[in-house]
Amino acid sequence: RLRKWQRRIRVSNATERNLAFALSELDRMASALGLPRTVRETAAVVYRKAVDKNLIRGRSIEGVAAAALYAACRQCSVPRTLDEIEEVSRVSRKEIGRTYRFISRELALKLMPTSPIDYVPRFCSGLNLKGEVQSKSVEILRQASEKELTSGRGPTGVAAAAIYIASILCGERRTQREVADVAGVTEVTIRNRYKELAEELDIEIIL
Amino acid sequence: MSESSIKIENVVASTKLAEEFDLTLIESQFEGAEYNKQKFPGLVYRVSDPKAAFLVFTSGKVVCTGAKNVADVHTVIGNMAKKLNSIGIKTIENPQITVQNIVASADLHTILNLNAIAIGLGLENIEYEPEQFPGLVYRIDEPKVVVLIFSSGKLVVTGGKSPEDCERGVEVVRQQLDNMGLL
DNA sequence: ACTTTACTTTGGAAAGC
DNA sequence: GCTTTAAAAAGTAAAGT
Repeated sequence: RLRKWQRRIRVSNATERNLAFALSELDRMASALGLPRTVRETAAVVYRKAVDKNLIRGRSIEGVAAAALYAACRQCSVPRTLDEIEEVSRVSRKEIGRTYRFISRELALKLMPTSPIDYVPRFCSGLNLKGEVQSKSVEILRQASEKELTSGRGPTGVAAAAIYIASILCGERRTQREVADVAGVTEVTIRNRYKELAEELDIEIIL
Repeated sequence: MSESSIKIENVVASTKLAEEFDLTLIESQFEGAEYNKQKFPGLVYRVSDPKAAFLVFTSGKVVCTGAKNVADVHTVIGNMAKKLNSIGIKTIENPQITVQNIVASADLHTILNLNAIAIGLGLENIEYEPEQFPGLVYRIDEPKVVVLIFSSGKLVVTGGKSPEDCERGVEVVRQQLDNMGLL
């Protein structure tokens, strides 16, 4: 009986220790990414659900924590790319993506693919662009979506192109390099996307 | 009726041509053969009549990939057996050839809204992460194949054991999209 | 800017780490 | 899980001209 009692304490300690480690990892990564408390709490909820369903078996705590944070950002509509999560975690992008798919399926998170619109506020503030430009960007993205110009394209690239166009239309032009840097895509991608958007949405860009 | 106009792009098959092989010997006799035991346990050998690539193992088992037809698979494996015989290696007479996987492409000839398809097919049944890959991944149970759906309307079907599996897979997708009014 | 090469995803077998 | 093979889809990326 005593053995069983001690074992329970040991298991309990290990479980609590692992949970504490996971939560500290979530906090560390969230801080590094400057994420608000709500996102950290959401990530903690996702992680705890994963623990309750024994989804950690065969997976690293760091990996599940990173995947939980990635999922939480999307649930809260403040998405971070897998590359950004990878930068603050100790796990590879491949592992994070793999773990994300797993917990997303097992916990039935049913998340829609990231919308380019959700990247607009963050990218615009990173470029010191006002609300007017943000609104214009969102308007462009809604039109782009209606005209089927976003399926299969990277959300960050499409968002970057819309912001690039909006900044010009609003008289607060940002260069492709500046937009590319905050969006984490190349100038070539911005160029390809903005040309397609300008042409299909009949937007005149005067440089 | 439903000639999906599937184009087979690659056929993967396996078979056993002998009880064992001396891969070092084959490497020295076959022009272009690559064999690095520490890198990979199989010997790599490419042929070009019907184009294909072989992975030959010491167990006598062989994997054939890259063929464009199921018939070509039998042809190139037959040629491979003859080449082995020509350097003094005996092979099993009528090797049992198993097609393990077929990759095919198709086209629905319509621009598709992948977000709508994701919802229509059910988020729990698909995988669509445009940040990582432009195609929507749809796994079908019957036939057991995986279909990659692109916004261009082009498809890639893989996992099938026969050309019929691939064609049926395309039909299942076509019909489901049609029923949802997404075609 | 344009071209070329290359990596992302899917599936399966092989022998071994 | 990884390693190696082949091939398509479309997007993105990097390197060389």
